[in-house]
Amino acid sequence: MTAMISDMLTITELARETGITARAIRFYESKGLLTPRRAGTTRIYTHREHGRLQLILRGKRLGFSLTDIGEYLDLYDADPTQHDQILLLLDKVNSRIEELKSQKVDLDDTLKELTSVREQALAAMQEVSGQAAQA
Amino acid sequence: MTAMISDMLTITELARETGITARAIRFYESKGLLTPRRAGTTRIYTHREHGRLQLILRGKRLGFSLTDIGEYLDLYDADPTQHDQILLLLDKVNSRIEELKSQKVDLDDTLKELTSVREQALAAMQEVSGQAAQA
DNA sequence: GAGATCGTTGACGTTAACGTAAACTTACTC
DNA sequence: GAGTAAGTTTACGTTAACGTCAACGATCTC
Repeated sequence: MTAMISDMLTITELARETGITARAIRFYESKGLLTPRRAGTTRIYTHREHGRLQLILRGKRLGFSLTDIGEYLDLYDADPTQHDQILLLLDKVNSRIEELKSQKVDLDDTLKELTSVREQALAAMQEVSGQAAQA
Repeated sequence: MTAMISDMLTITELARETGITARAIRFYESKGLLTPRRAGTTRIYTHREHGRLQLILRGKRLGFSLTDIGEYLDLYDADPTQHDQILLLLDKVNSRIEELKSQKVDLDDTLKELTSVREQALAAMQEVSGQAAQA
């Protein structure tokens, strides 16, 4: 099955490009995170879905649940002409920014500690043997 | 049950201080992440376990599995006098540092995007109404 | 000394996030 | 037109990370 327009992908192609399984992609759709068009019964993925999937995967790498990620994706689709919608959007965005900021603190702390552990290990290497160890 | 030495906590006290349930604490122990001493059959938590638990919770906030966190905790306990141990330790520390660094990239990207979404929402607010919106 | 309050150990239940297998169309190929 | 390759749905299985419940022992309290 060759793509007629370069932008259109089948599910296995999308799976290969993103490094996840077709099953996972269908699962994300069942959770409402993806809404591909159909050619008959076959799912068609375009640039939009591909980008969305990247956001989903990044959200997962950051440790968010699929439910969280769903709300996160909604932030991009919110109607910016509705006054109330914007207020709700701002609220969600702000709280998620706070989440990420505190996560960043955790991350920096952990990085510092691990760097310290590494330095101590390197120092111990120097003491035990005369050989130089490369990090 | 009052603590004789200020450093010693019972499981419910530790649970209260950390904001998780006693069940979760026992579960972490069953996974080998905690090894409290016993007063008869009752678990006794000291400063060491308390610190370990904090590391566990931080690992969870960063999206790591308990298995990952277990390996992470081992980094602190590795025997620094054994040459081979140190090499193994360095290897683990380095790979985990790489993990965290790429996670940091994800995090920064997401923060930037959300900030942009927020600015657009604020701009839309300005357009729709004459009122000023505060972030 | 009967109850209430922690603590314990099983054991089973639950939710999230898929994996895996079965049974079936559709499309191409030889 | 029989095979096969890629897609589909439906359904049950699995793992991680606990929650929940039952049954029990030790302590304190009135």
